[in-house]
Amino acid sequence: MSRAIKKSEERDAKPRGWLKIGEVSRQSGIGIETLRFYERQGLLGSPGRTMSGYRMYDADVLDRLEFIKRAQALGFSLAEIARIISEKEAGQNPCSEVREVVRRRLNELDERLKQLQRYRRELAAVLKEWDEAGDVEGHICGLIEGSKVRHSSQEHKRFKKGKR
Amino acid sequence: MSRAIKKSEERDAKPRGWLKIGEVSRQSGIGIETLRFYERQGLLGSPGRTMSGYRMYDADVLDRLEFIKRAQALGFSLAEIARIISEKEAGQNPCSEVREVVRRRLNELDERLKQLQRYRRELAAVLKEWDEAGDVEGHICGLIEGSKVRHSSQEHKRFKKGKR
DNA sequence: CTTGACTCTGTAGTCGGCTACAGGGTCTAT
DNA sequence: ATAGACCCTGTAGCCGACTACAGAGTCAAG
Repeated sequence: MSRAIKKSEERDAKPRGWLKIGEVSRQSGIGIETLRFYERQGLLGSPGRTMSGYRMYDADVLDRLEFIKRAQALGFSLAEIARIISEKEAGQNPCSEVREVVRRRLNELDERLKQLQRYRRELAAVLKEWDEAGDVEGHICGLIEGSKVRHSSQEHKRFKKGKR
Repeated sequence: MSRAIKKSEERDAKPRGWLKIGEVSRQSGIGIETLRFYERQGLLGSPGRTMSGYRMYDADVLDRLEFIKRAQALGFSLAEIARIISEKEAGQNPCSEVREVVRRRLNELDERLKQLQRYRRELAAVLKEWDEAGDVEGHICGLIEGSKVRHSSQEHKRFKKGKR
């Protein structure tokens, strides 16, 4: 997976192992705009700069990006990832926090699955009911107006905390 | 369109079934701002106006709002609801369209449930693995860095069509 | 006449995670 | 010298369904 190092890069700024943003993007599969966005979100710290202002990344940024991808895959938000990284950089071990987040996600997910399954049953029931009914006249569509669906079904949406 | 409504709307309003927006909001449980938003989205048509510009709704707007709530509970987007309403107003019967949307929702939902269940299994497996591991050192948190989670788990997010 | 409840329009903010410019500057190969 | 690839900052847009003003006008009661 090692790329050919052009001599231009060898003599630029620092010795090898320093990557410009485009190279980081290629190697990580994460878009340039996204990398800059992550930086603004506090996920990448402040990379070094050449004299002309170009970002020069140490190769270990790739590990960091890999970490971010994995954490995202586990359901971590960027804000959570940022917190974990900054804890680590403050010298703490973030593992218990990490465990906590995943545990919380799992509980939320179970809750969510229950809601969606309830919702699925309702949808399926409604469809079955409709298949036996044919078109029903109404103000707009009698099928909807007459269906037994509960308003509480709104639950199938945003189950984040707060609001309403 | 609507007859001129002069002073003493209050007395007109109640017996004749004309409602100001605040009254509609109270009776439907939908916020005033949201009612105006729905109007902009083409869900409510253009209500009559008093000479001073106040919206005056016919009582049947409440049925319309009830319809919107039910349709939302069934998973319809506001755009879909708007289309269905305009079809009806163009003289067509939107019921088959309605059936189609629900059928589509159900299929999407099944797909989604599969993804989330896969994701749930992964999360649970990861957590179990971690409980046996204790804290693991790493660049940030070895638990994440060493976990067997697949990047494809990103699937648990946005399953809308298109992109990426 | 004043108060206070109500309404109007128009615009912008929210949430998350990007993505897309515009309008520059820098670097490298020919 | 110049083309073209690359990089910079800063800002705005996207998705959906709201929600929140600001600043102005309206209306009935006391």
